[in-house]
Amino acid sequence: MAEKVRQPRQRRSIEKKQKIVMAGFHLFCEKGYYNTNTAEIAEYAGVSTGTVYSYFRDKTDIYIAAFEDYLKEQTKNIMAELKKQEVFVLHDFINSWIELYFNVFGQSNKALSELNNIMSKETTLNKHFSYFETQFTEEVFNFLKSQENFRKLSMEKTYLAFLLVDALCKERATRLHDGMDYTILKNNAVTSIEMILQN
Amino acid sequence: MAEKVRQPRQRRSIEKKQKIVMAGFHLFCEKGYYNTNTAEIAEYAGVSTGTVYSYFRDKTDIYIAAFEDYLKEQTKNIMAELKKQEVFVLHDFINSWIELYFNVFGQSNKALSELNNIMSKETTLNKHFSYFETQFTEEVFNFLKSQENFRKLSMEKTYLAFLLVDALCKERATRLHDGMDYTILKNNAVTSIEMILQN
Amino acid sequence: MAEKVRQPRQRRSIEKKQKIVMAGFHLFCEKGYYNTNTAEIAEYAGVSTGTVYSYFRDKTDIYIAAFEDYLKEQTKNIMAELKKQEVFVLHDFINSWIELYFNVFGQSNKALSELNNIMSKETTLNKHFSYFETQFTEEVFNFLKSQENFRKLSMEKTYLAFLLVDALCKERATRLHDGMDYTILKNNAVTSIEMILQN
Amino acid sequence: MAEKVRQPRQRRSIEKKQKIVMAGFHLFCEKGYYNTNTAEIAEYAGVSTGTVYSYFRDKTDIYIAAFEDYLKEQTKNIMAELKKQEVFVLHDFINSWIELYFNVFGQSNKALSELNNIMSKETTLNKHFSYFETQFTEEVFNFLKSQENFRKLSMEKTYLAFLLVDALCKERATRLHDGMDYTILKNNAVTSIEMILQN
DNA sequence: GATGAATGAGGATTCATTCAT
DNA sequence: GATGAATGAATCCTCATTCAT
Repeated sequence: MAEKVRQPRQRRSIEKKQKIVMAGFHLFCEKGYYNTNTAEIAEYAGVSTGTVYSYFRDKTDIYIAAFEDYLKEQTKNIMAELKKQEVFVLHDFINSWIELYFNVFGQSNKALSELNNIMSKETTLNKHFSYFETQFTEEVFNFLKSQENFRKLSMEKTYLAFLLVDALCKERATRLHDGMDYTILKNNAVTSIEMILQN
Repeated sequence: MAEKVRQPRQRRSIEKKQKIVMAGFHLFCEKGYYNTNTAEIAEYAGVSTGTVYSYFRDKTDIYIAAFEDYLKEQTKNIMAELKKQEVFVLHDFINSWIELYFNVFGQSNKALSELNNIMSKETTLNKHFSYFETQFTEEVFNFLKSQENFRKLSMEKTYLAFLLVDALCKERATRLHDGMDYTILKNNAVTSIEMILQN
Repeated sequence: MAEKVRQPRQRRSIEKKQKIVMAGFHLFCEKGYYNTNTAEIAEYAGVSTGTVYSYFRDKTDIYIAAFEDYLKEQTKNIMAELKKQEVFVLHDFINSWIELYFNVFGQSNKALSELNNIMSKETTLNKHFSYFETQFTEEVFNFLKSQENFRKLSMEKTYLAFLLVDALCKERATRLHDGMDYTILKNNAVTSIEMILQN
Repeated sequence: MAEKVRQPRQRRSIEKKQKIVMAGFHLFCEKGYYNTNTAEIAEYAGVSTGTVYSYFRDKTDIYIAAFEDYLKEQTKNIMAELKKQEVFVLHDFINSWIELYFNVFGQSNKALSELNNIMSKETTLNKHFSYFETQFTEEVFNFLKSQENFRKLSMEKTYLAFLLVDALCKERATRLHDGMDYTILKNNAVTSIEMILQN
């Protein structure tokens, strides 16, 4: 059977697809998947609903594309920034990591967790997205390995660090746990991550 | 204005309301809020759709009730179990914590995160649910404080431990990060939590 | 087939039925037939919904009873009041008529016109209700005939007078026709009715 | 916020909207607002339910449009016809008025009175519709003023004439008051209106 | 290629009526 | 006789998707 969804090859087409993806990303983050309709996405992207369906099979497809592209790009950006630091100091590295991660995922965290819900049945898709986390963890792992004094570092330990950074950013972005001081929490988290990565 | 939603006082009514809550919980966990309709909930609970609406204002109301009840009860259960251990050994405590937490929240994790999405606009409700986490953390905190050698323990450190346990269980329940060995991950997590709680 | 609807013979029963009728009348007038539900009627009458259905076949039945009883009683009251005047003066008679009619029907006018809509298909019921108007007109007709100087009066003329009174009260109760002075309108109406009845 | 309801600009769209309005008008007149559902309107108009909702916000919106359009157009038609008479004779004018008014409003009278019920809470809308009556009265008033011998004519008197015409047509269309001869009624009405307008 | 009007299945919610207690 | 919980048909409205222009 022929592929119904167009593969844009021309510049104009690619730009149009990109606009739709960005509109989707923006609206999904702001209002969630189920509270965003295709008409809104089309309008926000400045195209017709019909056009949306010539680039994407269905609504879910936009969702996937939105976060796939986003994740790829943002991961790249974060790593690039992290590697910029001239002299490696673990403490600073972790702080930068947290800061960069928050800037990128702070706003889209809800949408990302919703993504998990939507995709929960589709193991394939699930892997597809968890892949980003593995990838990111792996990049951090490789980078740290290239530094001195991380002989005993494992993927699992790096992943624990990743989990703490992730949870910390979620906390910062969304939850107000009464009686929890974010600054103290962060400082404790940094110390903990240091311990985890170095032991 | 009079309260339209029935407040069940008789045993039969309470059981019926309970049935609806459980049906909602089961289906919301399995298929998510938006993929579960009221007819299904009613059918699963063995009542009519009309009956559902005599106990709950609307679909969201069922959702809230499902998780509110569930969270209250399960938190109680976990703490009761954790306190059973005759001699306190941190390592064992953490392991039990993880195990119990997973048994309880492993299956409902997706639904709980969806809950956050649905409620994200409603700051009041949000607090209401994040309250459970604070509460749970506080109970663990108080329990540990009552043991020896936890002089320097703070709520924030306890919360970091909670975050790791929570993330670990999410990982175990839902994600398959390639190249990540869960056993190693867990062992590292336990060690990390030990360090966090004791330093 | 046996009659399902109970015919109340005992005082308690009759009072209960009366309460329901009055509750219905009150609510139908205030909110209209379709915006009033049986639960509200039952609550307002201080009985259970089940009880409502042991006195009335269905909701429409309450509606009919409410207005049938009401019309009968009110017509009687108005005529009784109108006949009280010691010396007959047409001008005063018309003014009293308008005043009494307004006091009685001002509040229920909307509900009465809705009644017409609901009953529109049922010619029998329709006659049943239009009968009240004929009845009322006839009573006024007979009363005026019993006075001097109304030799040429006909039912039709009396009915025109009735129509003007009715329309005038509707105007007073519900409509705000901009630029229409009610006092002038009323004075003109009284003069017109005088002309109609005397010529 | 963007307007969700489509404003039809093209001929096809306008025709479609018109079809829906007419379907609504027809059904509302025949069965009343609450006994007509959106599916029926859509079917009668030969469109889908979705289409109905792309032209109208909700069911009430159709109702308003149906009668608003209808009233505007019909009022215009009646006045146009009334002004056609070459030589002005009051008696003939009144007879034409009654005849034209009946032809137009005879069938929709029930629906129009229901409209009043539905709108009764919304003072704004109410004014909107009573406006038509004021408007119509005013047009008749201005027309008569432009003729000779109506020096003392006032809006209020014209409105009384309007009320009689309106009530007469209602009577003719819907009610069967036993013992009331419509021809006599009409003749009396015409005479009465003549008296009202000329004195 | 693009458009956006049209579709219609699907879903939340209401409420007249029944019937077991 | 009375109750009021339970029923489930009925209805309004939304929105992902299609397709004629």
